[in-house]
Amino acid sequence: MSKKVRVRFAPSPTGPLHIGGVRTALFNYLFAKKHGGDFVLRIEDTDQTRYVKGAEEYIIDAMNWLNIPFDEGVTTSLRLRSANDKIDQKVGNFGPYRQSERKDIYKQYADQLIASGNAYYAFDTSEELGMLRKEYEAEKRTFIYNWHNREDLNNSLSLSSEEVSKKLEAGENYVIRFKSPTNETLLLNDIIRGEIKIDTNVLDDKVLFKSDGMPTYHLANIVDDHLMEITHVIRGEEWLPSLSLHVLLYKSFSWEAPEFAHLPLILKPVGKGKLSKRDGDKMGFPVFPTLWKTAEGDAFSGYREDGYFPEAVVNMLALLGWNPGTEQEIFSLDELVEAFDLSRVNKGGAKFDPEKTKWFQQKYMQEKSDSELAILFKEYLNNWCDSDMRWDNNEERLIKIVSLLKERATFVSDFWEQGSFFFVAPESYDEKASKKAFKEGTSEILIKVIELLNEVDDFSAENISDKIKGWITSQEMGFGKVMMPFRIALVGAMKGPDVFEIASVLGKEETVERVEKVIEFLS
RNA sequence: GGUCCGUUCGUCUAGGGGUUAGGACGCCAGGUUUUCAUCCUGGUAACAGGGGUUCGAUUCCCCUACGGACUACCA
Repeated sequence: MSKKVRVRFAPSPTGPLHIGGVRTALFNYLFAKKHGGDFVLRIEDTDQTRYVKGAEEYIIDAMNWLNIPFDEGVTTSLRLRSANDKIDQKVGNFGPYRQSERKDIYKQYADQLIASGNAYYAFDTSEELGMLRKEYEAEKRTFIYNWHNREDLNNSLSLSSEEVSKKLEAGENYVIRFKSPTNETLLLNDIIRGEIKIDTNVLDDKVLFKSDGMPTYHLANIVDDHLMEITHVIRGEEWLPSLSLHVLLYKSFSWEAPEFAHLPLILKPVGKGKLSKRDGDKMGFPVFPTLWKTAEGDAFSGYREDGYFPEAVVNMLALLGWNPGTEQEIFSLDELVEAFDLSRVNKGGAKFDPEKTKWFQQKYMQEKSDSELAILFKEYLNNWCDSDMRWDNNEERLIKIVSLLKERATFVSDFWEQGSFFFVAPESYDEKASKKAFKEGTSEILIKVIELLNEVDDFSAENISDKIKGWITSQEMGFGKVMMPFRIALVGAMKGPDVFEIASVLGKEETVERVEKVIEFLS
């Protein structure tokens, strides 16, 4: 029997998760669930200097909003479990899940590597190395800390063992570097990219253990993935150059390496380079799932705040760099799980398209039920509109309004943009439309309309329609002559749903009032 | 600079030795709706370039160009 699939999402809490990170998490989740495996959240906070307060909570909150649940993850001091209990914690034998809390684990593995001759102490300071790099650069040479110069540098390979012991005893700062092998050709395998050949002579001796007592990403990552029994590492393409180091590390420990899949990058919509938060600012679309406030007080609104549904965001992200091989584009999370296959992930980076995202959102908007939308709209009204506009506690009426507006809405906020006239009478009339609609005799026609409206008992759209259309037909005049001014009276412009539906929702009194206002305006 | 990864309509992509190179977004046009939007129908538009291999290459190989990532005691 093959091993149980276990994957992890391992962000570092240095800022908000952006959509590239969300996609990485999503693909991990889809892969895990497709294979009946576990999806683990591990926090990689080995760099104390880059730690950003709130970032960890942000990640969890964002994943909760997106409805992408973890099976395992950080557990202490966190409201991991939100009210809706999206994250089902299963504290296994693999915790803690925050690397800063695993500090003690890493040193012994670094020592093990030294003992086996796969790593060595290095005493060079950052300043010294910085100088060397500059010198090399001046000579147009590339500085690499590896076989070609390690014997000349300040480390346990060049120093005598007495000197090394002395330095260590004296408490001199040191790092532990990996001793990369020479004259080997590595054959690496990536699920998405296939075989990759690497000459070990071009590799550098990466720092595995820092002078502050913390491991670097490379060491911590390999140790944790091994200890947590991770079977598949699915991560961004930026890690591809580190793959050889990681594979070598597994080899040095005599551990079985997981399989690797490196995801293509998400690029800027226009121009060059990968997507950054600046792009969102500039082009007016979010790059973060939810609102992010910096310590300096800057705020970046997220997909949630901009009115996107999490399903739409997930669907859009799933199809960025992956496709099912069919022409289906709309997928629920479960359908994605069913269809997902790493071998169908693309190799090339994908430019992000905000327009397509809107299209997904619009599709999901049309799928929602009227009653569900009515609740969301009510929340919107309560949050954004003056208290005197909160008149509508009439659920049924709100549902009706939403049903009339839905097909022209992409966001919940559009219900207001497109239908504020349901709540407030128009204060002015669209100039262009008025010019077309208000002609000689319009007042007389509207006076007749009021008369007709008053004759309608049950003020349903159908009854109003029958009454007015019947009259128009009997007069043998153009529909527009009546309908256009009538619409402008109710809406203020030539837009919106069926006029009779609008009139019915407004009620007889309000409808008549608005028509009277036009008559007054015309006189 | 070095190493690695990539390149099909403007964008996301399907495809694969012989196809009218398919779909979606966007855009344009027509139709429905006496409004707007939706919806429907149609249109626009692509194999980066050059060499091979082959009867035949967009597909396989090589080179070039372009794009990207990495090149920290960051992840």
